[in-house]
Amino acid sequence: MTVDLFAALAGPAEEVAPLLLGATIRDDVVAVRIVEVEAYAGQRDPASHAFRGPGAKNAVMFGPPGHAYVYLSYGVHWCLNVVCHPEGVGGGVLLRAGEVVAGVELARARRSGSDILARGPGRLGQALGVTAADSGVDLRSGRLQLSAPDAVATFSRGPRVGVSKAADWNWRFWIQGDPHVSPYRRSRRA
DNA sequence: CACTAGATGCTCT
DNA sequence: GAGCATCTAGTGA
Repeated sequence: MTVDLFAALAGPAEEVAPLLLGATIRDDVVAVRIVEVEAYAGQRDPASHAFRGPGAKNAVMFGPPGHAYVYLSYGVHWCLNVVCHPEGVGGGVLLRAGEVVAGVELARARRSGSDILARGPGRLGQALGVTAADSGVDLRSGRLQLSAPDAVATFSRGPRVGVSKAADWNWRFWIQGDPHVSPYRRSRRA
């Protein structure tokens, strides 16, 4: 490791998010190089699931940093976040897109044979086989393992995808020029 | 290529 | 019931 990534995860989401670009998240077979993320700063952020304080479903985001927070989106898609901020402060970074660098065949099978493997948070979660059972697990020692990037990435930033509140906060970060970044879509109700 | 609408299940009002 | 940190399949240029 070039930097102590897990120590850095105790920082605020909007500062931690770009540090995850170029990092790798993997299970036993499939490995994904992260190319696009979004920051969600808990009670400071009206678009965050943790905005209204800790509850049954979002308690993980108020737990220790470096753990996984998984939520069900639109009843269909499991989306994966990395918890940040010190324990007791809610917030996290959503992994929005990546490049499958190992286990392509299994990832494609999980994606029902599609060639689009991890472009978008629901697809990324599906490629890694993420479910509710992965929520709250330490990303150093659990089924899913996070490793630091080899080098600091050159990135761009812009508004977050699909949110109707705080739609003008530039809290989406992606690796500049990477073909695996998902297309920007504004919230339909915004 | 752009754009639209529907599916889907859970949370909060 | 409304509203989602979404995706896919459909239409039309």
